[in-house]
Amino acid sequence: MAEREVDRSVSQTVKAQLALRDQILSGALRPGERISELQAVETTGASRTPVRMALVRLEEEGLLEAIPSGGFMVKAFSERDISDSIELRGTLEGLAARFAAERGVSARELEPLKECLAAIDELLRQVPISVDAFSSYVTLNARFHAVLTELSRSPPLIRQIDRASALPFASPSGFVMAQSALPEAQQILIIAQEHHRVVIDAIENREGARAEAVMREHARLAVRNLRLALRNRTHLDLLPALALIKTAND
Amino acid sequence: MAEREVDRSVSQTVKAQLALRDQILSGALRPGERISELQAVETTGASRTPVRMALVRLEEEGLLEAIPSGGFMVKAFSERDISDSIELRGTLEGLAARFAAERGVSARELEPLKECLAAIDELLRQVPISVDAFSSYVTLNARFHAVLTELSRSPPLIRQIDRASALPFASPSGFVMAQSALPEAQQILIIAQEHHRVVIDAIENREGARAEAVMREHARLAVRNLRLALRNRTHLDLLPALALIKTAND
DNA sequence: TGTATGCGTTGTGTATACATTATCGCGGGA
DNA sequence: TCCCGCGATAATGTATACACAACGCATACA
Repeated sequence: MAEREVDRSVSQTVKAQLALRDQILSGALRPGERISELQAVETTGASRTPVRMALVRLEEEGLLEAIPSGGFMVKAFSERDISDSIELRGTLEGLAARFAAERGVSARELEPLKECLAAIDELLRQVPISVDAFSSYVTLNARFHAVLTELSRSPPLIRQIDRASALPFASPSGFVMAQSALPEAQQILIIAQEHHRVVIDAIENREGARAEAVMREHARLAVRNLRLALRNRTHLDLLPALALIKTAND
Repeated sequence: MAEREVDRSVSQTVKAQLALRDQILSGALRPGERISELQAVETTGASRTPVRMALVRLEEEGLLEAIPSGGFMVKAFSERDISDSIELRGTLEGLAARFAAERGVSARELEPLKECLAAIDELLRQVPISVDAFSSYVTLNARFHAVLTELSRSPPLIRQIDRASALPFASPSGFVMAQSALPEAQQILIIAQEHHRVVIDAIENREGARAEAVMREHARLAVRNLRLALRNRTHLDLLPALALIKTAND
């Protein structure tokens, strides 16, 4: 090989996958646009084999779509696709919460969840919330959802939730960021926090149905707020995944 | 290349993927066993590149697991994994039924569903059901579920349900076959048919909650019956996916 | 006899060359 | 002027060669 610089700390496949995902989410590649392998090879620095592996993985992730005649294109999503994805995720998380409640969770396992809760409470005490604090909130919120998912102790379900969150707008951080575009953002976050509190309580008391219901309600609220946020597109550039939304909605 | 025979009717990648999946489901490759690329190249007739693509796809499908040090192994499932997968699928189908009911379905779109229903009714009239008829039943039942899924009109949800059904024991045909191992199999199929009838009715009357509830109940029944079937492993060899079950359960 | 080290073999990760197919443009004919 | 067909070009699908890492075995030393 020529003077190609090879970073041996991570596999070329992973490097290419990360680089391509970044290009897609940053909007450098537009929805519907065909992805050229050759071009991807140049921009990622990997050779064709790992690039192809990365493309296959990104297709499975849902960010790319296979073109029947060959190759891949960036997937385009409608507003409906997005709200459905959020509701889908909420439904799966509801199942996770129910599993956690029914199967029982020790106080020790519940601890990380309560820590998240407390940390978020602390953040929300600021009015208005600072940019840094909001960034911490996004991380903490994602962590809360991830821990909750784990508590289901169901590998197939955890796997499926991870897959559902691959679509950036369906991830906890994704829709929090979208909601933050609304003027009443802080109010929304406080309500969300209330949901978090209820789900912990329901799990502690082994009330599966209640735990499930609140998570689904949580997602439905997120859907409503996302719709509102999409109406008045003021600060919506906060959401990087916006690049994936079809310009012409269905 | 040498005298390797190439079948140009389908892509090598797809051919390799099908061949490997077949090997896994038939039990030729045992759960936990490492899959050697070289060996896969020999048995599938494709070369390493398409074999590797197939392996990546099968990993995303959930049939394989990546080994940290490199390569893939056949994934092993516990009984819990299986029942969780079925319940997961039922939850997703419940959401699909609710979407269909809430979003409205024309009489014309409901037609294929009713045809499946009627055809299955016809089959179940036989007592006892013949082997051929049972085989038709499996096909029709899978079709019923697939059509119902489509009626949700939600591409993200449809995609997720497809992914959930990739695990053979979570597919409609998979758990029907498992249930058939029970002595009261025919009785079970009649109850399942009743569920089908109710979900159609609920969709027609736009009762989302009822449509969802019955699909979830449908899956819960399947879980119970699968558990029973796994207890008395009499005719369970009907289920090819059995090869994936861990011998040592957790 | 047990353990550690080194070498060999096997297998995956990567790169690239080759084959084949799709796409686009140009030219000729209706 | 429009449509059909053919050819060139570019991009994908496939095969294979090379590099490196991991595992195992054997041997030597404690």
